[in-house]
This record gives sequence, C-alpha cells and structure tokens, in this order.
Amino acid sequence: MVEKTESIRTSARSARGMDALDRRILGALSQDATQSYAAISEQVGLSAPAVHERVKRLRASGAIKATVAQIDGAQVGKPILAFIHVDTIGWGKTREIMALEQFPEVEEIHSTTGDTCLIMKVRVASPQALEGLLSKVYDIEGVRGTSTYLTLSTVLERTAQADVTADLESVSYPR
Amino acid sequence: MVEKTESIRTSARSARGMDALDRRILGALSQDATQSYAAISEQVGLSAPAVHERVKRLRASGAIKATVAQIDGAQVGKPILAFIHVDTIGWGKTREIMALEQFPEVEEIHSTTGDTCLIMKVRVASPQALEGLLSKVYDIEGVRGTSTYLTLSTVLERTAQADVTADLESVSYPR
DNA sequence: AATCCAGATTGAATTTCATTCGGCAGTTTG
DNA sequence: CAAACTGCCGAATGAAATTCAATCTGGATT
Repeated sequence: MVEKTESIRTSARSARGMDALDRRILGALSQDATQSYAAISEQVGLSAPAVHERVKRLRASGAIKATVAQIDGAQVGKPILAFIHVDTIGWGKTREIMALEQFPEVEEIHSTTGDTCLIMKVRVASPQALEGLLSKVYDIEGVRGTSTYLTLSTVLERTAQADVTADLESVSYPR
Repeated sequence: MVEKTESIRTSARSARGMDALDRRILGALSQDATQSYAAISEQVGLSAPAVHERVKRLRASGAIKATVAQIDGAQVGKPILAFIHVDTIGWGKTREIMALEQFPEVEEIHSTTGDTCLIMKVRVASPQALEGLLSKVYDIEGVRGTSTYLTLSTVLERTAQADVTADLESVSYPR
C-alpha cells in the first residue's frame, strides 16, 4: 500500500501544471539568479521555503534547464559573433553535425525551415578561426554551401522568457 | 602623495588582465553557476576566498555580464523558436528597432553584415503571435522585407565561452 | 643591490543564506 | 462526510558566502 500511495503521489506531482507564481519566480531567476530565496519571496508574496520548494520542482521538471553565468565574449578573447547558415543535401547527416559540438566556438545549432537547413551561432577569436571553422563545415558530407553573417553590434540579448504580464491579477498575496 | 598612490593603485587594478585561472573559473561558472566557491576552488587549485575575490572582480569588470536561469521555452508556453532576418533600407532607424525590446518574445537583435541587416531571435507561443510580431516589424519605417526561419529542433545550445584548453600549462598551483 | 610597496593569497571568524522539520489550512477524493 | 493529500508557513539547523587580519611574492624605486 505504501508503495502504491508513493507512486500516485509522484505521478500527481509531475503532472502538476505551472501557475502564475511559478512564472513570476522564473522571471525573477531569468533576470538574476544570484538573488536569495528571501528576496524572491518578497517579490512573489510567498515564504522563502515555499519559493525554494517551487524552484526545486522547476529544476526537476526541466523548466529551469540550468543556471549559468553569462560571459562577455570580447573579454575572453572572442570578439567576433557570427551566424552561419548551412545548406545541406538531404538528411541523416546529423551525426557529423554533432561533431561540431566539439568546437567550443559553436554556441548553438538549430535545424530550421527554409532554403537553409541549419543555423549556427558561433563566437570566435579571429577571422582565421572563423575560416577554420567554415572549412570544417565544408568538410561535412552533404554540405552544399554556407552563408555567414558577421555581427556588427548586438542591440539586444536577454534570456527572459516567462511571460508575467498575462495573469498578474490571479496572484494571491497572503496576509 | 597619498592621492597619487591611490590613483595609481586604482588604475593598476582595473588595467589588470585576465589570466588562465580567471578563464577556468569562467568556464566552470558558465556551465553551472550554482556550485559553491569551495567546489570551484578544488577545480582551479585556489582557496575559496581567492575564487570569490576573482569572481567579484570578474563581475565588476563586466566579464560576467549576469548570472541567469535558463528557462525551457516550451514549458512556459512558448514552444516556437524562430530567426527573423530583416532587410532594411539605410540606417539611423535603430530607434524604432529598439522599440522591439518591449516585446518579451524578442530575445536577441543583432546588426549584421550581408544582404540582411538585422537578425532577430524570437520565441513565441503560436504562429499567430509570430504573425503579430512580423506585422510590427513591417510597420517599422525602412523595413524592406523579412525572412523567417522556424526552428524544427535545437541540436546544440550552450553558453560556455571561456577557452580553457589554450594555456593550461601556465596555471601555477600554490604550495 | 637592497629596501619598500602593492597586490594576491591564506586561514579563521562572522554573518547571511539554503535547507530541513513539524504543524496547519485548503482542496480533492473515496 | 470523512480522510488524505498537497502546499504553505514559521522556526531551527547546517552550510555557505563574505569579511578580516596576517603573510608571502613580485616588481619598482632609490
């Protein structure tokens, strides 16, 4: 019986949805993850242990994928940010694409619609490094061509994703 | 005399460069910023207060731009990730581009080279939301046209930037 | 060449914070 | 209607961040 209740409890917990308080917590953490649970609890109107419990759940469910430090690329010797569009023939070549993960210069790889099938976001130290990276891409079988867009300036860059403005009125403040 | 020494001290501190230990600390924090200074100190071969001192400096210098939680877009109701290329006529229209920052769906805006002048990374809840966003872009004066690339799957997504492999041998371990 | 000075590191001390525990209210289930 | 479960709060505990004084090292000045 004990095992049965535990399994039911677990499934009920994982099936639980996300409410406005969770989204507000995510919004706070997506802007500054260094603030204490006490500070967040004041913003969302909960106690610190309650916030901690929810954050733990959000981590377990994968809603919070990771907590990381954002590094200024220019200060670590990689001032060049570029987007590379890769034109590929057919599919099933993802194994070789995966090999690009070995290069720390590659920050993102997305499979997309459109005439170009792959979009890469790379950050390199020099034009030579970019050239070397492009040659590696060309070596991949099935790559028809590439288009590179050098970033001249970054106007906006943020990670905030939780939309808080939707249901603020549904938040219940205690006391 | 006293004032002179102080000014020299300040300038010397801010002009201080970044060594291999700083890069290793950045590498650790860019992968997981929740780990304690004690854990990082074991990785880099320093004491915990020394690591803390360096991290504080890295924050002040801007090398660590922020520490944020990475949110799973799909779990917060925004499953659609897309890149929008904006073709603009001339320049000086950045004021109106800045207005796009008001939309939480817009995560990044880069001014780039190539036939398209602007690359945007957006995360929206629905095709309708994407359509609404595109109509806002079209309303901006000087926008000639746009190209949208829907992300089918994200192969790689990371923030690690500090290159550690470069100068490991130059790291000096105390004692 | 020797002395002095600035910066960095260390280990200990302090304080803040994360984490756990018991108890209670609201809600759902049987 | 009762029982159980979920989620919250307040207090307590443990660990971690943060500060401090003292020491060491490297470099510049005299």
